[in-house]
Amino acid sequence: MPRTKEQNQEIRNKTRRAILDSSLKLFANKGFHGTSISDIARDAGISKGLAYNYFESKQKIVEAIFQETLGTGNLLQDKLKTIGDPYDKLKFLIETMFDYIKYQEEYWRLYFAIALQPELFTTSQSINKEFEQIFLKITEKIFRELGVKDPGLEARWFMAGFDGLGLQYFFFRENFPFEKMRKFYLKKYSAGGIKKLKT
Amino acid sequence: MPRTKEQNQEIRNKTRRAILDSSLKLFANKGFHGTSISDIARDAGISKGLAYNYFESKQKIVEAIFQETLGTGNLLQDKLKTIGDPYDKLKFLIETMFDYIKYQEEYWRLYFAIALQPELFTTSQSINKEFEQIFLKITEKIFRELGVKDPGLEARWFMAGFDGLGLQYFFFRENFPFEKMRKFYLKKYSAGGIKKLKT
Amino acid sequence: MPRTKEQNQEIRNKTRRAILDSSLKLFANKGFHGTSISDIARDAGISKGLAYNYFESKQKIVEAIFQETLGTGNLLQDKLKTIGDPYDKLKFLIETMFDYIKYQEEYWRLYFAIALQPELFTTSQSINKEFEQIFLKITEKIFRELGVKDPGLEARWFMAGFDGLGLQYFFFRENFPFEKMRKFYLKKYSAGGIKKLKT
Amino acid sequence: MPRTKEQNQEIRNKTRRAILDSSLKLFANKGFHGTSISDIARDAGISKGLAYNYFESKQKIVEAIFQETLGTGNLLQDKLKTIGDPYDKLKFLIETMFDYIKYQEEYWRLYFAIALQPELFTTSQSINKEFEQIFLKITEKIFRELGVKDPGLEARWFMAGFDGLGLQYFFFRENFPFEKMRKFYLKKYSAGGIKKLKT
DNA sequence: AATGAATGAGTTTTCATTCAT
DNA sequence: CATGAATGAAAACTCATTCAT
Repeated sequence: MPRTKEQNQEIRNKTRRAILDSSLKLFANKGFHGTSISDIARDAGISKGLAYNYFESKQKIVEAIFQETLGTGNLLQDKLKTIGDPYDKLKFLIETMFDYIKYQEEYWRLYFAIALQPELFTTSQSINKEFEQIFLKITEKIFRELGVKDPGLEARWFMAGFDGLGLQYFFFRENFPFEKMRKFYLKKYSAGGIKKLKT
Repeated sequence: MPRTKEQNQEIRNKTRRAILDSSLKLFANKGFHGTSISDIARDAGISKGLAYNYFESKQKIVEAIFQETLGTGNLLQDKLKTIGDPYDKLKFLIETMFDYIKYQEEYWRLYFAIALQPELFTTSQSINKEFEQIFLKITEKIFRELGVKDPGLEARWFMAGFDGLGLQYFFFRENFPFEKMRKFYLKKYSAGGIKKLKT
Repeated sequence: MPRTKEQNQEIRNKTRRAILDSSLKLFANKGFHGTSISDIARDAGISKGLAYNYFESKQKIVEAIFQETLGTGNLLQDKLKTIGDPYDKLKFLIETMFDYIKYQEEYWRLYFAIALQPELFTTSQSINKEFEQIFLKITEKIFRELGVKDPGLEARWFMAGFDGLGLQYFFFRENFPFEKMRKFYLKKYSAGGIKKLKT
Repeated sequence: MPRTKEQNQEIRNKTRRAILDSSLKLFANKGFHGTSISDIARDAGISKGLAYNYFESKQKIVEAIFQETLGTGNLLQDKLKTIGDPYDKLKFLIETMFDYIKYQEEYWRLYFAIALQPELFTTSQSINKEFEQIFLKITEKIFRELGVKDPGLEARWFMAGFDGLGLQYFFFRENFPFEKMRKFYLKKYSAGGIKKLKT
């Protein structure tokens, strides 16, 4: 008797997950071209051939990884909408970003490594650009609500800080004062900090 | 009639330069592994074999590119030492960084792309890390001189801003308000802006 | 309630037939090596695994296809024996061959494609060769009966005509004057035409 | 000192020739898909990689082989134009075709094997079809000149004979009365034979 | 100093076949 | 009888590097 549809689906989900997880880890550490399908298969504990049963090419794996971002982005936006106070919105964004840097580091690194090489992965490029743009808009709107002087530029700076600090974190690891920096950031964009941005 | 020593040296310099320039451009746009020696040779207008006359491997080319950074870094430090006023020092750093982002964009991108992939180019990694550290130290010292409250964290934030804005510039290009941002940054770290960082 | 023996047998026959039909079609159009078991299974509407329940290898499928030829050949010979008049025999052969070209085109093409590649399918090769030989003999005998001058050579020419016209038909399709050619052939080998072959 | 342009060209010509010759032989005997680049490289006495220095894919090799046909076809046409007498033209065609079958057998077989599998090699398909058409036209014109009754159908039959006899030759080899058949064909289309085709 | 033909190891990809269910 | 996930060997193809000239 063949396996039931459900059994097969569960197997497929599990294996797909394993491939994506291994790929993310390896791509982030060794680069896309520096990672072979063999590497991925070995890490995921499957045969080389099976990887092609799930993704038609290495390229498609990276695209699938970025597709998942979109979901995360949407969740984030939904959550933001439930927050009324703009200061709380900023607080939420900062906490989320710092957590993201810390716990989704590999994804974060892959994201930038890909973003920096414009001739590769045009599909992923546009997903990323869109993602970036959405959060810029959201932040700009918050700053405008708060009466900040240059909401557009401040929003860019706000976002830039995350990216730059993320990079420093990857560079310096345990030598990077992560939690201090988080508090520093929270303070900069607390009510007291925002006041300084109004003139 | 054989060439003179000088002629030969000039040819060697020119060819070496051509290889490095082509490599930087291609590495930045397509990635290290995504760029072949054939690509480089074609772009530099030489034969594949000749590239090996100048660099013993592809790896060595990327290392040579990063070696040049160190020179740039030293020049920058020397220049900074000639500036007495700490506000002028900050101004100089900001102008230099914004110019760097704009005119050395490919180098900048390659730098980050490599930095993000820790398993590649350990040599380059350490060059980069050292470079980053030096400028953190310099900036921290300036902030301390100026009586800023958290000089270490502020220095990190100051540097992070450049990195993050550089990334945004690569993402958005002509849609990024480059000169406005430069002025914004200059103002943030002018005497008036610094005052806000003291409490 | 399990299926009865008869039901099972019917299912087996149907599935076997589906596999053979799909295989013939695909082999004829894309070649043996150009057709995968997946292709066949998809076309036959079954799973890959099931194909192996019916044929122990891809190779065996092609052999089964050619085995069926032998049956057809035997039927044809039996039919021929019931015809007394040699002119009618020729007429019957011509009609049969033209019909075959038209209605069994895929088989015809596979037959030749295989025949042309001597290092493949030695089993099938010998089936085919035998088949060819039998009909050459039959035709030669008819021509001899009719008093044709070079019965052996004429028989070869007679057979060659079918093969060559078959090829032209595959090349030119709707631009090939199929029915005119059939009449032309019938006339050439009618009593009037045969008379010309006697001197 | 690098090799001169001429030296390189000669090397390239020689290696290219070796690849094409080996490919033709192997494709004809084992089929296109049944022949690997390794097979070809081994037979041609070169490395696998070098084959790709000459042809960008296996597909392109087969196309190059058929491209050469066009040259042969043109030569043949030129030669035909220098012959005035239509009987001599037919004689020349017959001799050429029989020689071709005998001495270019591998090419001949590859030609048909490919022709029979319409989903492969559309480029080659059209080259072949064009080739076939040209010779049909030429032959039809000759028959018309000679006052033959159905010049179009006779031309097709004339051509079909070659193809069919070619196939028989490959099937039966030494058991095929090659030279007798050639004489038979020459006689059929000599002045005496043609007379029979006029009514 | 310079060329580009040649190599071979490594990579991506395919697919006949097996096997757990 | 039937499924399709999984394997592994082999194929197509790439590319850093070498080497004869």
